[in-house]
Amino acid sequence: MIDIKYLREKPEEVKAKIKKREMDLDSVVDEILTVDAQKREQMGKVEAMKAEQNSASKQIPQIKKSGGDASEIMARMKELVALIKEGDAKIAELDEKQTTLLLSLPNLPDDDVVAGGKEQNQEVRLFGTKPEFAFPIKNHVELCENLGMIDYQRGAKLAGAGSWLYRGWGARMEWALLNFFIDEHIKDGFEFILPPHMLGYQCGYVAGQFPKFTDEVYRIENPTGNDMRFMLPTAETALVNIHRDEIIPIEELPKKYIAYTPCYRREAGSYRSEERGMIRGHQFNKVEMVQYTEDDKSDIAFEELVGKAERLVQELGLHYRLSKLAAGDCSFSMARTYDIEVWIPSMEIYKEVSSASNARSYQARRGNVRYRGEDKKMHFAHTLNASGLATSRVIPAIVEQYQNEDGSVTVPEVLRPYMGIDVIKPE
RNA sequence: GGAAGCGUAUCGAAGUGGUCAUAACGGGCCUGACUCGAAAUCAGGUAGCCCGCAAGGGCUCGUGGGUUCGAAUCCCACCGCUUCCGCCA
Repeated sequence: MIDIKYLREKPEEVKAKIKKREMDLDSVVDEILTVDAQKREQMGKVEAMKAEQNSASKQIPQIKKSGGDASEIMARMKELVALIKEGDAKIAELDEKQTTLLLSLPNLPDDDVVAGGKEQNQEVRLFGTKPEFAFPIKNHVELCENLGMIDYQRGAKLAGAGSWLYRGWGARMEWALLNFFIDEHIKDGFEFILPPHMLGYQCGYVAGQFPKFTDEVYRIENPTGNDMRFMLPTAETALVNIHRDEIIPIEELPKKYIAYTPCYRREAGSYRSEERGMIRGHQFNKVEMVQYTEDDKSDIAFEELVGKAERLVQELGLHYRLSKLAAGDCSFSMARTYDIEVWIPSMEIYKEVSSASNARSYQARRGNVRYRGEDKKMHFAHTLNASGLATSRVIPAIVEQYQNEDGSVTVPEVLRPYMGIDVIKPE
């Protein structure tokens, strides 16, 4: 949620920033301003009546105590009650309208984020080089099936298209990656969290998934109640809600969390056919990092998160590209996003394994996460998140980049202590 | 799943229909005094949000409704927590 005060003061700036995302929401901004003015006018009227009501209500017991007749003032009170009720209803209606409109606005991109869509993304740096192979390469689906690492057929049997089974060395590698990531993060002083996977509506609201992107998550309906839960699409949704409605003591900032969870996504309408194997599925494992920071220190945290995610990919020895996303390609809730994209040889394409973003105060406003600053005033915290990392994209990259002519896959050095083997060979 | 109880500031807790909700009382924390310093003691201070240029005003006793001129207080629903019983990884 963007700051209504900022929108009120600089509506043209808000409009221009949203345009960088290739969205034209001028009419929404204008409507917010209209509703805002109406609401404030109405509030002025109603609050004056409430003031009268309050003072009258104090007079009644005094009059009664001194034996006087309070019937006249009580009649006026009755009148006021009706008027106030009516006025309050109007305010509530305007407020709801305004909130709905405000929620439909995306976060404003940072000034240095370029305008435009995906095609305007900028490469920040490359790590390593594209591996060269002196033999015809296999894609990760073929490699994983041959090595008995992934069972796509039975995954689909169990849960439909977009689901797979890790087995044998596949399961071992998956587990090794997760442990490797978690160990690295713990070394860096992040607190390890295992959150619930079924979350309440409010979590999705704060993270920015709801009300706009309700279709992208799996909802859980309780047959005997009307409470809605949903399967988290990323651990960020949980982590960003830990301090909802809290005032975090400033000395505890920055808060650094990591969580491991599977991520559950409907991927409705995705072009699955182009993305074979485990590139896009309904469930994938990810270790997620989240930081809460003071509002003038989130840039430092952002650099830290990007650096950490990069380091993991580097330690795995994978060729990747770091991209700074253009405004239109940043997530709805984010002011800036950098993607780490790993090279998938068979697709000849870089695929995202980590996305690091700074939401600034956008999520904290929705979740009312604050701290008292050095200036003794209340500030909204900043929230940032980065994957560290998503394994379902890492395994294809590993097996493809580390494949050998005989169909075996060399295990990246950092994973060997976790797996206890150097090369995964066909049976 | 059954039964009972509870939800008031930073914490504990009083208030059970009005005229002490910034809110009794106690603890914590901050400032000052005393002290070489500390402890103890004493004095003072310790919400957030919204409207308004300001003066000032409004809102918040878990949440939402209702009764009433007036609700922390009475009624209803919901949410959360605790305890006991049952079931259980």
